Amino acid sequence: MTYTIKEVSEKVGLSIYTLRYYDKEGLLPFVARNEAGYREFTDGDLNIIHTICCLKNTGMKISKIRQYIGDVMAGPDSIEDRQQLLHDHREKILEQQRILSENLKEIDYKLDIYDAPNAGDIISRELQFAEAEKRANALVDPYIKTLPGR
Amino acid sequence: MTYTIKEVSEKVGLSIYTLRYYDKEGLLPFVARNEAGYREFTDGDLNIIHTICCLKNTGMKISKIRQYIGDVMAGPDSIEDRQQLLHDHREKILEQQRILSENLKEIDYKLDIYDAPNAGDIISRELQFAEAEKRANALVDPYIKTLPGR
DNA sequence: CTAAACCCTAGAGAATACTCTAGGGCAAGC
DNA sequence: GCTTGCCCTAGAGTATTCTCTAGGGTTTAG
Repeated sequence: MTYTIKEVSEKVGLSIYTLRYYDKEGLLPFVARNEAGYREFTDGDLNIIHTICCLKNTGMKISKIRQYIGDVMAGPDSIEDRQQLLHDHREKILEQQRILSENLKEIDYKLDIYDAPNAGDIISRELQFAEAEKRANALVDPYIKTLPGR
Repeated sequence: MTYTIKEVSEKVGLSIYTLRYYDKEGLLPFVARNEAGYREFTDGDLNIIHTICCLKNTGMKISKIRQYIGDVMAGPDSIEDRQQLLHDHREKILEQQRILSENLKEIDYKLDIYDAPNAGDIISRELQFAEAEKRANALVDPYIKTLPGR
């Protein structure tokens, strides 16, 4: 049982274009071709592609994924290299998680203000501070003036 | 008290190039200029730039950040728009977090294998499976053969 | 046998976010 | 006044990851 590129595209959620691009970039050296030159994907191939997606989804660059796949193709001799590569990548994921949750906190802080019942007052005050600071430094006030409704 | 672009660069961790690029892209309309055309950053400006970094660090595109900044410049009338924008972005961050931890699980699963004392055996068996599958489908075996050491 | 639906490659194009260069002005210390 | 180190703009160049087009074979259903 093998799959066509279209079937794989639907299974893994990558466009046919992307799959061919990945192949061109050396990410799919394990995919065999039939007599007509068509790619034939096995279930084992799908497993590796799944791993490629994991690495991609966590921000690994194509060139690094190619390196990992190269290791996989090389067989058991490359286990240490793969181990190292994945451990390093794991650290990068943890770092990404740290950055995301840290920045999320700040965004939540801003949302608390916007969601407050007196958001208008708070924001108006902030704006007045900013304008006062510009004036204090003899700078142009860049904020948009709305005419007072009468 | 105002800051030069170099000082801001050091404070916020963006290169001078990037700051100028952001200005060109409309992310810093609040930064005033002195008589010579030099940018003069206030502390309030630094606060907004900090927010820009939060949005950028969590994957927001420049064009979207520009929209948010446009709202900020418009004053309190735009609070609902900012609220909406940040709430939507918040959801995207949660989604990113979900994707990261899901994929991290899979990578940890692979690392468990590579870190196991019998990793060599497991990997060899996987490889044999993959090769058998290729043979079963009358496909070329793409895996690298190492000569048996004698 | 023919049309529709696939498959292929090579290479151009696009989107995003920088990064740098060229050419020139300004400011501070000696 | 001159050098050094900043500052400016405009625009070219780079890196990455797709995405699509052109041109051409293959497969399948009727």
